[in-house]
Amino acid sequence: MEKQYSPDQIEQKWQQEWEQRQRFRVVEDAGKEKFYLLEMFPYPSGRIHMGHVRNYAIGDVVARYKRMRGYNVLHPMGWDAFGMPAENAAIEHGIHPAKWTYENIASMRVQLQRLGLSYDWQREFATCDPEYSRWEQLIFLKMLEQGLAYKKSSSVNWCPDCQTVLANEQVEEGCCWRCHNQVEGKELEQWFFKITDYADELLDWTERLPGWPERVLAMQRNWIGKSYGCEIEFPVVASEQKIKVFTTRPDTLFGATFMSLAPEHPLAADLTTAGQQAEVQAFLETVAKQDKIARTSGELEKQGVFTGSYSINPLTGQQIPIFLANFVLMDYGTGAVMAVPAHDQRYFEFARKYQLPIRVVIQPEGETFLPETMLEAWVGPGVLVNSGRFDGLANEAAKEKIAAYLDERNEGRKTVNYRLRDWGVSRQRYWGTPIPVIYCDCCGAVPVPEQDLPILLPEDVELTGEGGSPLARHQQFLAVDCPTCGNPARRESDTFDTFVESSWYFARYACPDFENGPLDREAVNYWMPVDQYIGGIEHAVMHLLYARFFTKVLRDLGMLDVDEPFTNLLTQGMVCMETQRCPEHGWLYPEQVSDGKCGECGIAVELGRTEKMSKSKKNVVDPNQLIDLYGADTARLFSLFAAPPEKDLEWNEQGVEGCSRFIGRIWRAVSDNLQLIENCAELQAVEGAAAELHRKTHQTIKKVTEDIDGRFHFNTAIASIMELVNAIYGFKAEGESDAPVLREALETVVRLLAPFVPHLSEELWEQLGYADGVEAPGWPQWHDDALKTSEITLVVQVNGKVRGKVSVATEADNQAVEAAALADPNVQRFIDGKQIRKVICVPGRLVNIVVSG
RNA sequence: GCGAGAGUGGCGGAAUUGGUAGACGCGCCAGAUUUAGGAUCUGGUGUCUUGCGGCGUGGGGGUUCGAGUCCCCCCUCUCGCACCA
Repeated sequence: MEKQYSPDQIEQKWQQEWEQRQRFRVVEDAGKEKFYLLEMFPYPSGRIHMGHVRNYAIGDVVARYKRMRGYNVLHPMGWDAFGMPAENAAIEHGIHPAKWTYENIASMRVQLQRLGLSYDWQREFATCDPEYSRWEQLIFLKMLEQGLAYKKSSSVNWCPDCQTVLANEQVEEGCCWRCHNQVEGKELEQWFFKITDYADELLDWTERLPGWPERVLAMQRNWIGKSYGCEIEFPVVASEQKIKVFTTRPDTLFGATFMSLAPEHPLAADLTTAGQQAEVQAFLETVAKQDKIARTSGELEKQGVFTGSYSINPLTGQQIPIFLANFVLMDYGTGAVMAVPAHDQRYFEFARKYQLPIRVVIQPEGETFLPETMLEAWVGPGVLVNSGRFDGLANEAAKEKIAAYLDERNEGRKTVNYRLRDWGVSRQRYWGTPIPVIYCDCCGAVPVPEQDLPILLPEDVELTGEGGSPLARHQQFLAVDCPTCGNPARRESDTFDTFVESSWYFARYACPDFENGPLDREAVNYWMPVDQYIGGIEHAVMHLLYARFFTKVLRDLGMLDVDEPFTNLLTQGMVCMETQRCPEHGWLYPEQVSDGKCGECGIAVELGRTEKMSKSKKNVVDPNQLIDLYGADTARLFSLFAAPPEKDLEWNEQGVEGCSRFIGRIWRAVSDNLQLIENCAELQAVEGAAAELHRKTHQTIKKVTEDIDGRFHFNTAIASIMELVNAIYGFKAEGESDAPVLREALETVVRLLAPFVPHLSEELWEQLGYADGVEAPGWPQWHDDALKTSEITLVVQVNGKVRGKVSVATEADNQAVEAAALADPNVQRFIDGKQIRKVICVPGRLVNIVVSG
């Protein structure tokens, strides 16, 4: 056996071995319990980063562990391949998005394979593959049939220069992230998925996902934003019109002294009187300049304008002025709000600013609010006043009573409102899944017939980044005959939001080659749901909510049989690193710094704060270079050892060195002892130091098993293996009988490490004389017998402070333990001359002697 | 403002059920080996007194024989949501 550990050779050797033997290939097997482990698939940017290394290292530990435990483990990998970077590459470098994407996939696959991850590569696919698009388009057609996909006009962020819609995160301070021109609101016809139909179910299930982190569930609940309230109709004075408002506080209806509408409200123009025309117009222009982001930022000054019209408070009969207000949102509730200044801070401020009346209708016990002297709105509970027949009711009870009263008179009704909006999926992009619809002048929007799927993207496109979607200008693509009437018609040129692809890929992994539909129900029923999903917290809402929604849709379309896609979710923390900055040259890459000085000018660098690795701050480590230097096993080991998975991981070169040293230490432990243990006898009863090592070995198996299984505390699992290795170094084998114990300890280290550093484990396992691979004998099992000791050491406290330690027989009763504790010389010093009040014995732990005087 | 989480040595982090705080690793110190450095091996390393011992888990209070852990108040930080009617 080589004295020197050389990761390069070993890692290549075993990666080839795994591939040749198709070690990680799986098929459905009814006789075996399945385990579906999935990490969020990557966008093929071309280069993996440390976040990927961490994500996939964590996943691989679980996959390999479960496989060793005898599960039939599905562990697939693929590519979230549609998206803007491919189009940007096309615009900047003239390379076709498909070529760019598939080349990136090829090079990223090699990089992932270098990490030695146990994927079933047979199942790999990219979401831009025509076969994937085909089934996604079919799912859309089925949703269209069910009314779950529909078209409507909606306001979007529009860059007039780029002629395209921008996602909220692509708008920076009101300007386009690419051309830096002002973004506008624009009404566009867009396709939507009716996620709101599933709002209640999505919400209810957040209470039934115990395997998810509470904060992710909280974010989703918050996002769905269900609130109970009342819809109330306010008649407009001298008009047949009625304005519908939504409120969660029908109990304050008597306090509504004015009304405010969103500037976009459809009635806004009708309600504006001739005299207010100019003022309203000026206000609308001001609002138009405030983009969507700023409108909802909360920092915007509250502004409004009187329309000149009045409506009638249905309960007081009073005429109340109607305002337009910049902070009222058209897409929440009804776009109109009854304003109760006494009990809502926003309208309190608004009323003070525009000198509108304030009417107190809720009075808490022991206080008397007067509109003139109130400093802020009272939003707490209380008893109704100034509310006619409802006076004296507790406000919670009044909510019910007033709602019932309105319902009776047909002026309002109880409703439920959601913050969640339907999911707009249209994108004016080239590099996405074409939406399979045809527009005909006679027949309207006609679904593409199933047999014509997939609608493929035309390859001969010119991507310039200007003039809108290239598909909208591509005549051959657009020109099509109507499937219904045969007349010339036009193809839909929008493509899907890329979140659509990632909403069902996990199910497709169960049957990646299935040709008769999106999903092979039998295979999907075997593998789904995903038992453990692992990925970044940044997907807490969008991706995870859309995937849950899609799963329910697919269930209702009869394509699969589960309610939820992911039973357990692990959200791993970010990979962070210290930033370094030269006063002359700005941010510096770690390799540009030597001895704390800038490599360019020699000036001492300033150490910045530790933050998420990013190219802009140059605090990045390239996984490829890391593997070149230390090997994949070291890279994996450090990613797992430096922090528990949910926490942020601070990258640290010296920590990597430490892991590399540990691997070298294991290597030497085996190579130095190989001769001694090569042909040793079976393990017999042992005593002394050998018994201790034997016990330590079994303690470690127990600890590592418990740390990995369910707890995902890989850092402590590794720490305990390090302890066992330290014990091996401290063990001096004497004579024949010690060799089997040493062998057991070394074999255990190698087997326990298999999920973490698989190449090293495989190599050492082979060196130890086994031919079938380190996973073959399964996960090591500890023996309870081996954990037992004849004596244990107990801590003796006097008044809660440690004053001594005593050794007692394991089975000693409390009396014996107490006697031993009291006999300890140091303990006696502290109890001498004092009265013993109480002695507490905690079996196996400690003795506490309580004294006084 | 609302919601979630965190605060422990010089650093990353342990302490799973209220029971020896600081496992393991990094760094640092010493010794062995070596011509030297590196690598390796061994030992030490919270802090104050360097005796016994005192203090110590963001701060203050409480429950308990015993609190990093439970309860109350406060401070700081991170993340998410936020004019949501």
